[in-house]
Amino acid sequence: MRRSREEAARTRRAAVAAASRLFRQRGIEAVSIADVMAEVGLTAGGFYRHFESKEALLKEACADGFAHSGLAQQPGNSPAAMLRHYLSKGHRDAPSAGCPLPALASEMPRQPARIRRTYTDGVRVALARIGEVLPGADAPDRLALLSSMVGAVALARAVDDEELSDAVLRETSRFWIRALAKPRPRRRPARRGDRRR
Amino acid sequence: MRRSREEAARTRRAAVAAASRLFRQRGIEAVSIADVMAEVGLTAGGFYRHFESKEALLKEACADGFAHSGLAQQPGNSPAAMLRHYLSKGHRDAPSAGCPLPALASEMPRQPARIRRTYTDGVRVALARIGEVLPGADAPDRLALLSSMVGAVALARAVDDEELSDAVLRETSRFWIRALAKPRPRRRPARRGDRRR
DNA sequence: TGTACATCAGTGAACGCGCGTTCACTGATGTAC
DNA sequence: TGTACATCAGTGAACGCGCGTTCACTGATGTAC
Repeated sequence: MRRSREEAARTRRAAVAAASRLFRQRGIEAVSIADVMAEVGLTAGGFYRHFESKEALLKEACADGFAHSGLAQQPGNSPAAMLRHYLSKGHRDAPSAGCPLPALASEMPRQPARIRRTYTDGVRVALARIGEVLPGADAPDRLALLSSMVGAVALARAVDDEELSDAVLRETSRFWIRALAKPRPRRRPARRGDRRR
Repeated sequence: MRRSREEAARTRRAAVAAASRLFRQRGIEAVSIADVMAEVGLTAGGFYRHFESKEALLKEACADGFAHSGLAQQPGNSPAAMLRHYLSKGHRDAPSAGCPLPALASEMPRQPARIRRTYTDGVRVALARIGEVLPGADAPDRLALLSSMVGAVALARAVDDEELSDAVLRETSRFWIRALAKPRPRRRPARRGDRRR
């Protein structure tokens, strides 16, 4: 039953990818190792040839989610395009391929330290990506925008009423497109050199 | 071992309150019936004298959370006070006494229909409360504001870095206090009668 | 290049555990007279 | 008001189940010669 090295490496990568999808779709606590291995076409016993524990898999799966989905992979460079994509019905309806931030937020406070650290790194990556798309926005505004995007997707998914869910996405998107289009007043008399531009 | 009617009613109320707290603190899936009953000082077996199932308890606990915490119980009537309270470190650090919206958001998509309906009602109550505090804001802006508040609290709790967590709360609050203070332009030429005022 | 052996990816049964739920039982409370 | 009986809130053991993890085993792959 031994497999070649490449096959084994493929198994490992497939398990991480499957876990990453399943965790976002069903939540961390609701996904079993047997579920993940079944997705790869194997039985649960073989799991421990590749990972030390479920927690070790989760850490990799979480990092993988941030690397391959969410804001880091956002296409386009305009703020409006970013908002429309992130706050789309497609993103809402496909959590397993979407940003891990809204999918895992509520569960994070109860996760072990290294999982939370991975998530926190994901927040920083998202803020950096917002900074690239919106070079005019200062750090505080990026935080407010990210909170809004994450909250809107989480609420839109949570809610049972499709009309309300659609409205949350649509109106959050509209609010920010207008807010970012308007010239923003300086928050207070700049002291040691205003931000560039 | 039989208890008086008042005692039994007190047990039931205490179980709902304990479940409401525990669900927000640890998440729905991670709270067992034995945990809830232990909180009340009883054993798990007696649970079924009061509730049909764990799901029935959850529904009541969820409704109780919305009735007794969160935006519905927000003190004060100024937008700034509401934001400062909701986006405070105290609220972030005491999820068991706080708003159920950020605490349960990520888990809701996987809950049974009547639980999601209860949560959706909670969203509507929150929007109505925002409407009371901000009679000038139209429905779309209320949705954007609620998304932002929920997202900020969820992210602030999820993140492992206290400085970043504090910044999420502080800057989201500042952003909205400023945004709501500014006169807002009409979204487009009003057609069949603009909104009141 | 060919053979002999060691390695190890994956299997499937087993483990101890905690879960939601059921149930026979207990004994104080509530009710009928 | 007092007695006899029915009710039922709570107990604690038991159930079947799925979980994470372990382990003896299999047999193709990798390696040493």
